[in-house]
Amino acid sequence: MPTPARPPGSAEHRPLRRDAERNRLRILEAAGEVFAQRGLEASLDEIAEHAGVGVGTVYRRFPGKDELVEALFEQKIARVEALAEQAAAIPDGWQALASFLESALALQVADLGLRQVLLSHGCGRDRVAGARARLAPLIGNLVCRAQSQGGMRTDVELPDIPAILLMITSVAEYSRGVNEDLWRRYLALILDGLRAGPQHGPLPADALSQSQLDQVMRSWDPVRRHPPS
Amino acid sequence: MPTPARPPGSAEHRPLRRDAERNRLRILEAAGEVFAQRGLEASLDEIAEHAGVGVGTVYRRFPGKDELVEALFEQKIARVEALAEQAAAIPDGWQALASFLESALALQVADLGLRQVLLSHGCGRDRVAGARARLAPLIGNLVCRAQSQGGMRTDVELPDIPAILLMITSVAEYSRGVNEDLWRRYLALILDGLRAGPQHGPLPADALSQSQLDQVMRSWDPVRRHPPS
DNA sequence: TGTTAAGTTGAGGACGCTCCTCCACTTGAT
DNA sequence: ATCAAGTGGAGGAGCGTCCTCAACTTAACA
Repeated sequence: MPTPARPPGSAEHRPLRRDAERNRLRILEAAGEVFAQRGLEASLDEIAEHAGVGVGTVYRRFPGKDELVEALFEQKIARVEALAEQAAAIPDGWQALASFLESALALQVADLGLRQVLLSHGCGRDRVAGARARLAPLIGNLVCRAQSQGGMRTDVELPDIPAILLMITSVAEYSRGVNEDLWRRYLALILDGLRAGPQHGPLPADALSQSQLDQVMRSWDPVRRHPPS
Repeated sequence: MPTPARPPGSAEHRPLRRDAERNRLRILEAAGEVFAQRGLEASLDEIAEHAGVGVGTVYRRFPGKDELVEALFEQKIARVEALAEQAAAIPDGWQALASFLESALALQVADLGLRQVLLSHGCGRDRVAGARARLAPLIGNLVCRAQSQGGMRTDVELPDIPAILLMITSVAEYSRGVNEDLWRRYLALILDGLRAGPQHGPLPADALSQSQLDQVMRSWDPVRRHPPS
């Protein structure tokens, strides 16, 4: 029997050969860099080249782009979660939210793929979706606290946050390579608009409901901009 | 002499045959609709089909996409100019700027192509660029007046306006087909941030300079998102 | 009405891109 | 030394765009 018996229910694979493991890591690292710079529309061929590895090797290790995305971005979203938790420790609710937005945006601005993964349902199906689902209530808490402590106007809602992230990352993408900090300017502007203040009129349109947000994220495909068909 | 003599220096072509002229108009109309819905990345084949005309006919009438874009969008930008002029007639400077932003955005939100043409240098080279150049000082006046009359914070500048348009049109594109008015919510938010007010901190990053804005617009290609190469 | 230049059509070639497979070759583990 | 595991990368399949061209149709004018 060439392959010795494994414990039957065990999900573990036999460990990879050492060179194979080394390549697996190279691919993950390269994918991280390429997805960050070019977004999720990068082809696996591109990642292979950047990793100094043949395309075949990439496909042997990862059945498709989704698996690669899952493997990479679950932890990246976890890093955003960590930022939300750190922010939760700040006593002033407004400060906490503002600081979360800034740090989360700094990550997304440096990583086009992270932005796409957070704003659409397109790519990583299960684990990434789970990570996103864990993140949402953390942000919800930050919003509630900022409002109940009086620092933030009360007519904004949790689903406004993705929209704000989208707007700011859009400027960042627009001004890439010319002024890397420009987005901070518009974050400050929007934060000034979010501040509790007497002179604010009522907002003229409803925020997205949760199900509308789902729908939008499902149909938003930053990769190929064809209509939902 | 089959073709009767024309005035020698005349740049005018002989008038098109009646069916040809009809088709030319059909093509322009179709292009308007397709560019509005799908953006400038729509192919001429797509426009031909939408016009109910063979591809060849489109290519006979318009050497390339650029000519079509020029023919269409010069007048569309002129319509935005008209909005700026109407706004200039409003006595209150803040009201004037706010009303211009809202009406200009309403056009851009309904027309993906207009948005792209206003925010990039990619497609229509000459006439469109001219129209854009005519528009800029009109907006500059609105901004100056809003500030000098005290309605608007003084640390924003003319080049912030394109960035704001970009942000808002990005949300609008994101939420297309789900909540057509959502962008108004974020316009209101940003306008609240632009209002003159004592509690605003200084903005943490410089606006783009004119030449930086040029550079950004030149390299932003909403059509094919390949890096500037 | 006949003649003819202007106009139209849409299949299809050239090109470029991505996904992914396959098999001759190399390498690590035993 | 053996050989299963791993590798590379040319290349096929598929798609989408741009654009041409030769056969056909039609408006204009005598």
